Amino acid sequence: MYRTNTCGELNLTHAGKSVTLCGWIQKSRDLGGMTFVDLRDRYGITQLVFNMDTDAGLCEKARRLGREFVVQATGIVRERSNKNPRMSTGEIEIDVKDFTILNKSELPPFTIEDESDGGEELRMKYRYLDLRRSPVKNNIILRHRVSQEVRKYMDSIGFVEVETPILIKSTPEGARDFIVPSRMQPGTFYALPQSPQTLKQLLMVAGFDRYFQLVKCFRDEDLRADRQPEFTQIDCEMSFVERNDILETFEGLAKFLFRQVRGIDFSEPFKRLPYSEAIEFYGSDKPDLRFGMRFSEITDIVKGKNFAVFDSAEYIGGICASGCSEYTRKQTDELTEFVKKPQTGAKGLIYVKFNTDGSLKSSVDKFYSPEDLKKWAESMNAQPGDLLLILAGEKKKTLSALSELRLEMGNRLGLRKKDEFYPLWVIDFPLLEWSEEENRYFAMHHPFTSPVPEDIKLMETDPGKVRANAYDLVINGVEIGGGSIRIHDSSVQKLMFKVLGFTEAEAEEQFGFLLNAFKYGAPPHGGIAFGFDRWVAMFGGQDSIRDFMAFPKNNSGRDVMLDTPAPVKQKQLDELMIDIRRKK
RNA sequence: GGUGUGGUAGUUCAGUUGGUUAGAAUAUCGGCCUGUCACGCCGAGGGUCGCGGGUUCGAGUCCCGUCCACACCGCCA
Repeated sequence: MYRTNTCGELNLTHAGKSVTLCGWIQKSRDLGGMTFVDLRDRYGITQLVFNMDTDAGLCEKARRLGREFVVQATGIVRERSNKNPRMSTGEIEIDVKDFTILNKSELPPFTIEDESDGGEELRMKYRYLDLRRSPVKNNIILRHRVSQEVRKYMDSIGFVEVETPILIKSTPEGARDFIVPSRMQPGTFYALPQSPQTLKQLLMVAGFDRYFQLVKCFRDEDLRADRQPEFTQIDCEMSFVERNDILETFEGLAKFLFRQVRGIDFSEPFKRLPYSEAIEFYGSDKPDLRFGMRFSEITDIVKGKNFAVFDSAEYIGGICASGCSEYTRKQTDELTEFVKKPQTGAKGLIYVKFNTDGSLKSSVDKFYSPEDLKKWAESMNAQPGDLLLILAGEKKKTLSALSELRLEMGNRLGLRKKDEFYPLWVIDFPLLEWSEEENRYFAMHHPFTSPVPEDIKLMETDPGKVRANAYDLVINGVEIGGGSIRIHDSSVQKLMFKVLGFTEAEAEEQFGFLLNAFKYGAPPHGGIAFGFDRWVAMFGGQDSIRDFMAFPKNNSGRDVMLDTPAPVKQKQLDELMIDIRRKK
């Protein structure tokens, strides 16, 4: 037996007991006459003591222990004379009688401490060392906790976890697929699932009326802090349900997870915000509602005063930043610069300071009288002491720029608090999205999303207006999950393919397996999928999902630890009958 | 594909207008130290300034190119 206890569990109740611990050397402090060594494992840190008076030979040996050596130490648990209240094991120490070096270690390239001196790239290259650090280790354990709670809850309400294949078929719509060449049928390819969408619908046809799966999904698109090429979904589907059944079921899951993982109870039902209102008032289909600053449109009341920017604008609107009327020139300049960044995309920023004495000062005083500005302030519900920030231009672009500005102000004013959560459902998404590039409609969600029944009649006359029976779960401005009621009526599905510009033959070729299955008694069904990594990162209070995955990839999709993607042997290519075009 | 920021000691960073031998902290190594826990004190070693080219008497610093990392836009049904 290697050990009797872990490095995180001993306390005063164990005093006098003989124990054997195993772990890594965190750090040692050599005081001359005595040496303290911190021994670390997954569970914590326990202090080992060596004394020259007691056993000079052992103490000398302990002095030569280097960082991250793996050690097995036997000794007596003893109450400390100097206790350390910051450690859970701070009341005791081990008076070591003997120890063995199980393995030596080279000096690690960065310090294995909570506040490491290592940069991100280095930590990723030596991820197995990074994972020894508490912050990262705890994230991985949090992830485990959440996945266990998900399974517990889903099982408790009768969902069956079914594994679906990873080698499936490429589909043209949606994200770019990762593809895998077939050796047995050279020239043909599998695709890795972007999501098990069609497979879970087939499970509904099969009668598994409540399915879920914690499943890896793959998308070959550019990465972000919250986007990895392979990620995990909580994928769910139900039969004989309407939208409300789905929202209530998974609101239940969300509330359960918040309670179990974060100890937060949501007694009220989640807000349900139509997509059109989300865009109109927050400029985003995933608004962060931890704070207000709803948009006010003032297009109608500001025109006709010879201010060309406003007179020519399709939309003029703004937000009211409470208590910011004292902003300096420097601060308003910073905001102007912010909105003019190409990523934000506004041409400029107009501001009105509603001073605490009731006077108004704006960046467009040349064109507008104090009475005019007063009208704006009233229409935007401003109080003395507030700052109005106004953007103008083409409606779609302006709303999106205003959304960026709103989030920026939320950050500046500290309104986006880590420990606060505002979950909401965004509902009634448009079914279709017009693509300028390809000059046709695309399914906003996917081609199996059901339209809202009363909008079906618009499918052929005004497709852009058709609302989808789709919904997203949004928390703190992050899209945590999304789903829809699916089409199970073949005439509606045919209509959908027609609007998307698929011929019957194309639909048959790409989705024949699904359409065929639907001939054999497809139940009404719908579902949802959650971004598991994002949800865990949110519970952990971080924006980036990388530190909630054991071995994530970097910005360019590279695993710097495995050093991959990498070339393969010519023999492997030959077997697959693949020729690599040489880059010039 | 695009925009921005960065790349200097093992590591995290500073480096002024282009000018002497490129610094700090931390880590490491050596010495001292019997209650430390960010131990303390004394000392030492440690540099392809991402890479290539150019300007210049002289380049970490300026210019061009290139690679890499991070954040964002496009993209991500």
